[in-house]
Amino acid sequence: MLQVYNTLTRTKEIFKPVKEGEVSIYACGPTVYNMPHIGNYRTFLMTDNIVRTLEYLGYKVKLVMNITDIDDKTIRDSKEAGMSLKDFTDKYTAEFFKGLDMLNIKRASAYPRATENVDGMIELARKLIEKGLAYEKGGSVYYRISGFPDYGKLSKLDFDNIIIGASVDVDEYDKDNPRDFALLKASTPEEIERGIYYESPWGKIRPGWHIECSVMAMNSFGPTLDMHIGGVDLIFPHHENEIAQSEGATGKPFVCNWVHGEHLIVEGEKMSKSRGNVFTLPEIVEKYGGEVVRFMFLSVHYRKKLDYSGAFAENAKNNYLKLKETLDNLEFALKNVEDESNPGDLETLKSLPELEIQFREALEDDFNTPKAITIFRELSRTSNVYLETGRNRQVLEQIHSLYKQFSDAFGIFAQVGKEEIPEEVASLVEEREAARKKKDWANSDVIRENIKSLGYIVQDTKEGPKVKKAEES
RNA sequence: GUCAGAAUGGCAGAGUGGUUAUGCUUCCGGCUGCAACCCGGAAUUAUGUGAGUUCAAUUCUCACUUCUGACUCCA
Repeated sequence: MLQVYNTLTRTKEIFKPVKEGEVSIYACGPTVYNMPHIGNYRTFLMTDNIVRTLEYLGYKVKLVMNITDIDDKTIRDSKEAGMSLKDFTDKYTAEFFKGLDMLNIKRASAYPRATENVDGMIELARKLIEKGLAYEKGGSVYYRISGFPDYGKLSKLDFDNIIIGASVDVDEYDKDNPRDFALLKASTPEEIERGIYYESPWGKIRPGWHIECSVMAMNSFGPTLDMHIGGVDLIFPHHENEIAQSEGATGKPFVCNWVHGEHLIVEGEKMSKSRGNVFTLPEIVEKYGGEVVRFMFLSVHYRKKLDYSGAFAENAKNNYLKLKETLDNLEFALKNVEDESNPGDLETLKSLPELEIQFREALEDDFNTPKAITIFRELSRTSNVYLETGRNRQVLEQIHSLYKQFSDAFGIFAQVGKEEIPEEVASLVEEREAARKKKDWANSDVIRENIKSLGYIVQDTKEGPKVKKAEES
């Protein structure tokens, strides 16, 4: 039984989609104005893990992730870069997708853009004005918070006691209440000059930030969706405002389950430009490999802070390699096994269903990937112990099949067993085998070094030499 | 300042009102021609501090300390 922590209630709840067997998920995607950093990708990866887990549990999942391609920052920075808004955001949208591929993140069902949904936003704004929940002032449309009594239910903020941000935008000067937020912003002369504006009943406008998500989520799924995912920093104001917009307009619950991922910090500190500790994904993927980064992120529960550091990454890498080695060894054994059966071997099979259950239960416990990894390790050890002695094909196949099942659920080891050994290396290995047969250890060791210098490692096993690509470290 | 979350060995990280898992790291042993891989064993002052509830607290409660975050763009 799947249980998921819901920010709305601050408890784990039994997960039940509106439509049996199908799950609708909306996730807040990137604002495409610069290279996303590894913290952004932690959240995207968490979303991917949730999708994969739900699929592993048998649900049909539809994920929609928006791309914010018009807002203050994209407008500002595209100008600075001397590019049109579209060229500028296209560039960083491409970077965003490249990063997803680096981490083997599955594509969502759709990636709607804010700029493609302005009509819907105007429509929603009109509806909210009709209901008295929004008003026009100075060509902008604002949401009237006082008209929505539930405001604050997600963030649980006490609005009487918190300090209103010191920096109040000039264009917010006109609002009825300083906490009211913009749905649509009146275009500035500069924006109009650059062609960044949309016609509306209130004149030329461009979208505010929060309204796009309400529109795209409801366009995709109707008034109520099962799950909405984002980083913890979005709880307020972004998601609070989404609730106000959506539920204000429809009168129906917007999201059943709010899921928020904790932040990634670096050596105990927030990643920030001023501290100079911002890492982009390509930087660390180049260093450790995409799957290691993926594994590293999955080794910490999504609701816990992940404290990134070099030592942490190395640790994750060792853990990852250990699990990978087992799969390598399993596949090697499978290739070389003879079909002789030892009835006693079948004992090992009995432990597999139990591991499968434990693995599933770990994931069902609020997507507890660290716990699931522990079960994965148990399977690894079971497998290694078996490989010490046993070679029953049926047993090997069943272990392998479960191993792949776990790997796929995590989205790792997709390439294991698929790498080609270069001709040159293969012939050296043969040469070395010949030397070993003659017990010419000196020569055999020299050849092993040669192979190593080509970037490959040879291991001697009962079934003969096993060659694999060396991990650079 | 208000609010929220967190604190477990050298590192990472789970669970649990009743000998703290698991992995990495380190050491020893086995396997091996030697390695590598793997297996077995061991180690390390481990549950932030102080109270309370309890027969029993790492787990529940309270306070404190520290960290992180939200309140302003932010995954």
